[in-house]
Amino acid sequence: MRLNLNKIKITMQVLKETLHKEGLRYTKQRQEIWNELRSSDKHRDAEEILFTLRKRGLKISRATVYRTIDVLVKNNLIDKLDIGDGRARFEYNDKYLHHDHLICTSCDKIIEFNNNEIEELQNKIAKQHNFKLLYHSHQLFGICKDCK
Amino acid sequence: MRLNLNKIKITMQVLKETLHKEGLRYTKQRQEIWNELRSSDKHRDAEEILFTLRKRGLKISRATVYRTIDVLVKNNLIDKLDIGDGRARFEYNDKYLHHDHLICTSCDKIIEFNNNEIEELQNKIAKQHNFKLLYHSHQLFGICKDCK
DNA sequence: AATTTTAATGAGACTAAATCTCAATAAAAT
DNA sequence: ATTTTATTGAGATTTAGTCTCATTAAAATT
Repeated sequence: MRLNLNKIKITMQVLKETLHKEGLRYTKQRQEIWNELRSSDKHRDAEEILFTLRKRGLKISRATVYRTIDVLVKNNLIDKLDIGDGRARFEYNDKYLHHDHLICTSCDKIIEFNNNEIEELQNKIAKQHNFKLLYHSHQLFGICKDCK
Repeated sequence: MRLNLNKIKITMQVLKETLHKEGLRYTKQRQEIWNELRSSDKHRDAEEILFTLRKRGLKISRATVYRTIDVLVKNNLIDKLDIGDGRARFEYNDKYLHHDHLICTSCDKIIEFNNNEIEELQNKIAKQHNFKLLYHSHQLFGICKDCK
């Protein structure tokens, strides 16, 4: 319990510091959006976050959700994910447990995976091209074992 | 010259066979769209292909472009690319010279790269999860050397 | 603590990419 | 040549995402 509360405190601090660094204000809405993305391990879309927060009683608009998500993506606090259905998904970016995705084109199932060798190769490639790597998008599409 | 004509012939054969396999018809519009994507090495969007073909005198509609692109992506003849500006791009998928992308978030420049080690790791991961790998999407976002 | 300054928000209008409908057309089969 | 059936075109429609601007709430200042 104590540990959990500390964890929330720490991640809220991350948001506060990021906003401060960008000269932006630490508002109720931004806190709630960040907390929502942070405390779930699913791949959320903007509309879904909007309605979840409204259902919980928060007064919030669609524009605020989109504007906040932009800030979070640009500052690398969340990742953007395109599974090919015309709607962007977002998920908490835990820098210490990063993962990419396997997506089934038949049933839309998403399987997460980790591969340090790939991460290292990405860094190497960026270095070769004199790129300052900010984030990446890496999805493998195919047919999962259940759909084969 | 002879070589070039043969090359076109071969890729048109690829389209014909793919359509046949799917029980679809080999139409003028599908040929022109495929040829357009095939014969340029740029990252094209649907609207741009539509107007290029119309300018060239072909009678073709937006719906046909989108419908054909869907078929080509699903059959792995072209790759879909999301550079983050809300418009999907497409490019010819040369299976023997596959590449991924480095995208500058500041100037939108796209740099292509090839990495066999990454391709091998992707195959390995798919195999581990008992996935039949169809295609992938791999983009590295960051700041290019000119924008730093 | 009250006041001023300035950025953020909400509501809904707006934009634009992508999809859908259905009568007309063209490919393939007969 | 005729029939069958998928494809196309035109434009209406949908919907994710953006924009505007008056109102509100952070943060800075007094």
